[in-house]
Amino acid sequence: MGTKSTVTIRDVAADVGVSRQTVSRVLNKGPNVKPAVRAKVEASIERLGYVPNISARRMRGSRSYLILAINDRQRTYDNWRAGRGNDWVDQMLFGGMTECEKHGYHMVFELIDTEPAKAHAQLSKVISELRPDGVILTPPHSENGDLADLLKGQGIACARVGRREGHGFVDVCMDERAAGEQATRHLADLGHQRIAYLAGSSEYGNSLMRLDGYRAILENRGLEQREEWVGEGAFSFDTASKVALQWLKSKDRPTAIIADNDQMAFAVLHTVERVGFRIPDDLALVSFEDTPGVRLSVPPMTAIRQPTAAMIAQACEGLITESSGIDASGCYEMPFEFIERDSTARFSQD
Amino acid sequence: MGTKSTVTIRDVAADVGVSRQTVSRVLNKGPNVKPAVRAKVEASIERLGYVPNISARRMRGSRSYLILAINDRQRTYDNWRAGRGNDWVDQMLFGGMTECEKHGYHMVFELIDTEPAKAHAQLSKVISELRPDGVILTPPHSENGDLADLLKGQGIACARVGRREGHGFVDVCMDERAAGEQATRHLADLGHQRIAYLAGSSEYGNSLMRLDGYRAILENRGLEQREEWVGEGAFSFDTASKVALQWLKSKDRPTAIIADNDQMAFAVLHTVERVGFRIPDDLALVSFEDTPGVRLSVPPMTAIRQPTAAMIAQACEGLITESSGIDASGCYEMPFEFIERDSTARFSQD
DNA sequence: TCGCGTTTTGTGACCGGTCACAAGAAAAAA
DNA sequence: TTTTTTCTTGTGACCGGTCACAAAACGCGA
Repeated sequence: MGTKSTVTIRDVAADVGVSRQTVSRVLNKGPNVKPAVRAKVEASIERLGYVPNISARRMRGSRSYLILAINDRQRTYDNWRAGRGNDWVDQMLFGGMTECEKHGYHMVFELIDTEPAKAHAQLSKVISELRPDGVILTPPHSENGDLADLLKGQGIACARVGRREGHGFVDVCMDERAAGEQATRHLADLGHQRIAYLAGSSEYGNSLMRLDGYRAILENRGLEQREEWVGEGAFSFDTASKVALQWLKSKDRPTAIIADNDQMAFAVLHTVERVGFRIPDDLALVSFEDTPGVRLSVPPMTAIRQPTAAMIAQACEGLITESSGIDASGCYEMPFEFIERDSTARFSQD
Repeated sequence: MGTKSTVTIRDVAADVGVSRQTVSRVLNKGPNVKPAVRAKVEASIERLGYVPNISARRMRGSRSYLILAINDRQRTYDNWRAGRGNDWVDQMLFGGMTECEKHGYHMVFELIDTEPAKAHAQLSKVISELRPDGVILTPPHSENGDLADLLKGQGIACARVGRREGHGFVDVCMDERAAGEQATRHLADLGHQRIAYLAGSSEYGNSLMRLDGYRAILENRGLEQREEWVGEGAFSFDTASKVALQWLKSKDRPTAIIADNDQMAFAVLHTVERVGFRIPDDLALVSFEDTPGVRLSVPPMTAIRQPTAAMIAQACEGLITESSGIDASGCYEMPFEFIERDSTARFSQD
């Protein structure tokens, strides 16, 4: 069907014998069009292979059919250089595109700097250039209030991943506390009595919520809580390795460890190997995130799986709804998955 | 600097006391503008915080400042669902955006179906909507000649990742044969005499080139070549596991294995564990790709690292060059890296 | 039948840039 | 000095849609 050149709305209008505006109304599912006319227009669109030009639509019109996905440059760089085993962008692409396609939207990925002043300037520039209907801010930018305000000031809908206020924004998150509980409960159910928690950072809200969940279960089951069994691993391999080594060498060592992210879980894995222990026999291990490497590790790890794709899909849906004039702000809590693999087993006394 | 509303080219023109067209010429670095005028316009742009509206530019103008990155839906889905440990998109984002930013371009990621007819229709639709300056086709779509022709027919520049013809297209690839040689040479240098090659698929050109490299080195070093030491793993975990198991149980078993992708390398890793051998003592292992999981495996794997980010950056550069009217077609071969980690060691006779 | 409200359709202007072409200014040639 | 050429600048139309508003067609009660 080699469409000769570009088919425009005027071609369709001429073909059917109606005005441009009528065709436009059909395209936008406007209300006041006779069913018979609508059908004829739709048939013509189909036959001529007409596709609306997104740029033209945005010129006079208000919608741009574009959603901006903002990623952190540093994190992307790190993933690129050091190979953190993060599949965040993959997840975004899958979750976001699937949703966007349904509504005729497209996703533009942008990288902006972590440093707040730079981030502000870069975001400001890109929204002027592209004028998207909505912007998704991912961590750490979702924590940056200035960026959200900038968008709000420009009348651009904004979704934040990993936040939970939801006042005027589309916030998507998961129930971190429940995830902390789930991981701990799983280990308690397996008979573990000495469960350690390798936290990320005490400045990171989500980290604290998980820790709350962990403590709640210990409390609830009457398990021993020791100050030194909550370590801070700074989300880093090296720091986590040190903490893990200390635990493993102590007498009365923990028989299970929950790691706040995969990076630290791998640190534990390597430390265990170094000390000559085996997982899950000598130590049970649960990780958060469930990025790809986790499933291929030896042994594959039991993990909380963050619903990244679902969160982004939800963010897109919210933004698209907002851009059609309906308020969709609020906090959307997406369900996580708990995936039991081979790094956890029933605790045996021997 | 709360820019009140939208600053347009007319505002700048009025501010400087010059016509729109002159401002436009400055923006596009057109030739015939007096230096003094140019400086004044540039100062005004800076002061007013003017940013050109990409959509408006594309309406009458010819350039869109948009590059489309086409990804395979199935592969993205698989990565999402099964967690293949692929960081392809991450790499694309990093490599592509870095290059695009330099030239004021943006990247739009799209997912299209693997099935050729669907892929054609979907690509056709998206280029009509977005009218990008260039499109990057990634595997498997880079192998689909119809898609490239469709783009060519519409006058849209096209870059293909993993192809090497370069006739009218910007093809980017790496030297697969040299990579195959490198991996094999490394093992030979370590004293291995029985080196097996776990190939992906004999229908995949790049796979064959690596295999050529492997054979060339064996030949060159006078090492034994056995038919059964070249296995076909279909790029899949399960198939590769079977092949690996057979090799490991055979007497005169290979002492080193080269796996055509990470997925299969992991299969070998798991099989070795199952059989009770150890890497690298009982078997040396080299993988291609070097996706993130590989660096965190126990032990971390020696691998050929595909220059994904560099290839995408090169693709972007080529497309942007083309869109400014200069022919940039041809085949660009990007250098790969060889990263020695702990899965390979000197062969010991005992 | 007429009048009035509602639904359906059409018209011209417009969004913010760039293109084609024309006109004015400056430099080179006669 | 005049003419020709080249450089610089400006003007109106235009890209392909949508908005605001006007006009026409329809429905229905009086």
